[in-house]
Amino acid sequence: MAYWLMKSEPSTYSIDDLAKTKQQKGFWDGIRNYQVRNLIRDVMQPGDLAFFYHSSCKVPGIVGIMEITSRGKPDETAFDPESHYFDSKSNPLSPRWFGVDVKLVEKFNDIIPLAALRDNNALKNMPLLRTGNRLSITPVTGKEWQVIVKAEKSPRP
DNA sequence: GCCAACGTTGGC
DNA sequence: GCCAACGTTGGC
Repeated sequence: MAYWLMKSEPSTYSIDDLAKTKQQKGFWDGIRNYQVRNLIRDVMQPGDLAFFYHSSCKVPGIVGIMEITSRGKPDETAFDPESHYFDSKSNPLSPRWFGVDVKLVEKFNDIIPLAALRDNNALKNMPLLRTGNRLSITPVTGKEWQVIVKAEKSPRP
């Protein structure tokens, strides 16, 4: 079982959007980067856990935990000319883009801001913190996962 | 295959 | 709004 960090702009899709769905389930779509596509299609497994990260917003940071509940499946937004994510080079017979089913496990009471992650020496190797990192899904080590979960549980100023 | 131009991401 | 850092595109 693996750990991940998955970014989303809250103005597009936030943890509250996921939380308010009926069974707190959703499909993580819109991935249009080959490296991330390969992770989704070939590496992610049901049962993996992922941090939900809000990017491009006032306070970027980790806002909760999701479980991956499916293997990679074709991203049907790529087939829809009306969709912002439409890609004419993808089609149902040969899908180019994939997504996964996700389920909300926990929404944190407080965001763990990016700045707090940067301040934590135990997290300094996270790809998320590397300058120029543009991958919307990155792996998280077991140790990093524990450190972050522990940080969420302990009281903060 | 090279590489310049362009587009996107995302923090600040 | 700025800008760094990348990814993608397309001419050659």
